[in-house]
Amino acid sequence: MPRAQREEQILAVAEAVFAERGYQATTMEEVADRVGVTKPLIYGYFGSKDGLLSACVDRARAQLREATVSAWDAMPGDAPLEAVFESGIRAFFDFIDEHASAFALIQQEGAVAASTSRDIERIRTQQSAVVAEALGRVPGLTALPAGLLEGYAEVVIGACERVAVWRLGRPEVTAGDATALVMAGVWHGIGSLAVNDPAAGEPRSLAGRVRPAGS
Amino acid sequence: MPRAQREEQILAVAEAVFAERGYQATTMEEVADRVGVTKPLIYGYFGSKDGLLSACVDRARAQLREATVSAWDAMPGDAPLEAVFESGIRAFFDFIDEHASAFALIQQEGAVAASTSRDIERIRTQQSAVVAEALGRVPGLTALPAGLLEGYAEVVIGACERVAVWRLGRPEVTAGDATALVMAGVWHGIGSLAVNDPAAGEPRSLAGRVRPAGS
DNA sequence: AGGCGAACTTACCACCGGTAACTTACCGGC
DNA sequence: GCCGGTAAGTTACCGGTGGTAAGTTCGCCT
Repeated sequence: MPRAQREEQILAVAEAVFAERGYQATTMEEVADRVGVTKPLIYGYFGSKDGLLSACVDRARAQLREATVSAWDAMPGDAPLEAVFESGIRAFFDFIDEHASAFALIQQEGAVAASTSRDIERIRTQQSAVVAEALGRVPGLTALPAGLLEGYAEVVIGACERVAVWRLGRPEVTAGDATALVMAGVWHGIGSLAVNDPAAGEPRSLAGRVRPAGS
Repeated sequence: MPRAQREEQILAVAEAVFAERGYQATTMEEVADRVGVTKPLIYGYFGSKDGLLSACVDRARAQLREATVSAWDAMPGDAPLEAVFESGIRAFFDFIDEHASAFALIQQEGAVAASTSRDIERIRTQQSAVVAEALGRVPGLTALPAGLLEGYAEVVIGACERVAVWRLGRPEVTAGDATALVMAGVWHGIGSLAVNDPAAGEPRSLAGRVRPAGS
């Protein structure tokens, strides 16, 4: 089998095993067995266990970037900012639903050596850059320095990631619910919910859009 | 040396080593050597490498909870909600500045087996509960179901944690800057920045409060 | 043909998490 | 005072896993 094809096959298997067992509990032997080859071949291609995870992460990163950016690009140019923003967040949650094992890789961060950890961190800085760019086009934010936009972007992806993890144990929370939650939190702001007395109207009409966990 | 004292000593050393090297690269031998004992003693006390990390995390969790809750309790009862909220977030960032190695433990999450991972996850659910309780007292949010409050809490914690990690590589961003950033993001909402034309006044007066990364 | 490189394997090492068995020292009761 | 039990701590070891060296097969190009 040619190298490129074998590499792709190994990556697919490795992603599944890493997601299933976690980094530490994954043995190179198991990955090799599932692929149908032996350990040294994988070492020849990826160098080390860390290198294998790193390659998996690279693949997942490319996929995630493609998913969110294309969702964002698909919006018509005259769409309201809020809708554009929401579509990107929605794409993030949809991606996780469809690529659960890819998302699981991100949670393996602390497991690996510093070099690979930085690799995983790049998945976030990449998303951060995408979000920061989107924010930079928002009127009222164009004037803000890049460093500050970066900070806002971190807030957004932090919220997204945490909600995504939270959702793992709550199948009743749909991708739409999660999107509404993040939008309510970081776009409208929690404070804006507070100042609106619910007796004076739905606070941003969120209560009906996100189902509580217990129901 | 009595057990309790030895355990405390081991935990302090282990926290430092885990933070310094990461979970995987930390060997029980090194922890034992630095303490001045031998491996089996640590196994007798903590059971396993996972158990040792788990104990470290428990300690860090208790400290973090104490820091944030006490900051929150210290606010006078008639303080504005925004200020109460801000004080808790500020306490979080201050805690991380003072206990960098404790915070580093949280990032080791994926490194360990599922059982210990759940232990680390508890650090977040604990903070989530604190934040959710605070949110529950906010007028306009009291009526929301508990599951939804939880979701908001996740948004807040996710934003805080991500900004905290982001800050690790940016010493010029102070704890106050980080607090302002999170408050602007999740309390006021990014959308509220967008609708305010900067020419018509400072958007929430944030630009002057948070310094850009490059300056 | 022949050889040359890529794909792949067998056999092995070193290190580290974890354990069994033993030694030492303290402490309470007669 | 001495003696039994328990807690603190050690030496010596095992097994598994990441990682490697050397060899083998196979296809392809001249």
